[in-house]
Amino acid sequence: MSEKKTRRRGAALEAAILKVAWDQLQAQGYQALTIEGVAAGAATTKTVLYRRWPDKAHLVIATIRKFGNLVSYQVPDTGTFRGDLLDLFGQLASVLDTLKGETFRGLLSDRLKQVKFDQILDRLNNDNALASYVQPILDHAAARGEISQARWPERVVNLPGILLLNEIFSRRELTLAAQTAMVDEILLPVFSVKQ
Amino acid sequence: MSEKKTRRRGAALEAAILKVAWDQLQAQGYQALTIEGVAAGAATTKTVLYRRWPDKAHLVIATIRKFGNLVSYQVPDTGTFRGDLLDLFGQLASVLDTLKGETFRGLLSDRLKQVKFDQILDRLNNDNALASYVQPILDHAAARGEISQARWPERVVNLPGILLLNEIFSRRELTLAAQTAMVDEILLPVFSVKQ
DNA sequence: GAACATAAGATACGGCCGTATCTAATTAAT
DNA sequence: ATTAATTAGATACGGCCGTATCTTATGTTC
Repeated sequence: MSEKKTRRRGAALEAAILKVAWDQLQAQGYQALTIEGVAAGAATTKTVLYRRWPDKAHLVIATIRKFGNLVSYQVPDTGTFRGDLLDLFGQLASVLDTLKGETFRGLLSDRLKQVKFDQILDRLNNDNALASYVQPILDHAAARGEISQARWPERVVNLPGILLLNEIFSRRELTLAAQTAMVDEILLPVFSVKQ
Repeated sequence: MSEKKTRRRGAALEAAILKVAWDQLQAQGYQALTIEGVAAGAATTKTVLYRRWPDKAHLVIATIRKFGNLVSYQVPDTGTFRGDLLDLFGQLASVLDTLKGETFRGLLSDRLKQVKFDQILDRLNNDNALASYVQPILDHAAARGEISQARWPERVVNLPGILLLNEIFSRRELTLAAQTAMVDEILLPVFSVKQ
């Protein structure tokens, strides 16, 4: 048996760590994943991890960014406002399927602890991610005349995201029935769309 | 100086612990409060605390139940649906003022971690607490003819609670402007109330 | 290729968690 | 009153966190 002599550095080391983190995330879920466990799995030490990520939440975010299929959002264009909203939720549901529901909840729970002075920052970063998905849909609907205007208050634009979060928390999944209910019972009325 | 010889038991001991927990919660906030710290402050050991509460979240809940003014909800009766909704949010805001915003967020964050099989249970307990506040308001509004019916889908009835949570998380507080916006921009449209 | 800078890796620390085990005090039962 | 059942209190453990310190390997630079 040969002793390892090469010492990984930089990007190569980081990639190896993230791979282990992703595997453990899939195998054990968010709660059970520990910094020390990932370090051990990657045959390094937690010192190395703490040099890169401040805590578990950030490590997992980096892992998901690398291995999750999160970046493939396509602006829906079904021809109707309702169809576009359903398509938006459908795409989000398929993303969440690649993660386990527990991962998303655990991650968000961890992050909630830290929202203090980064509130505004957090608001701008996270929420606008989803708001930026919603805005084009509103633009199209307004152009078609389905809704009265394209610009809506921040809370209204963020509403799909809020409903989504609630769904994940309380039900752990995002069923088709739930998607339809959210669109028909809440979103369409808020935008004053007659059904 | 006299050594303490009496050993507190049962309710007396529990009351002493909760008092210390409440003081530390006010002084340090949720994050900084620790089981060991409360035990030390109450001149006992964490074994005693763990016999009573499974974790920090439950200890704090018990503390708030005892010292917070949470139980004084009065069903609003302002004469209008809009007025009742605003009154509901107003009452909630005053409750949250007795807690620090951080306490509520920290507590909820901790609880989110544990929602697994107790999801349904959790749903019934927590959400229905707020839904039970909302339902009388809907009954009154329907009786006055302001809304078309008193029975609405679960998601709709829970919507005020969801909006409230989002407000606490993203803004740390519940301003009057936010309350008005939630009512006028979201809730009234959802219930199809013309403005 | 020698000297320097950088980053990995090893180790140890104090803090808190949650559990287990043992003792000693208090209360209740006979 | 003596005995039995509870429950408080003390102590110790392994686990993980996040930080600090030190050594050692790998580069980069001249």
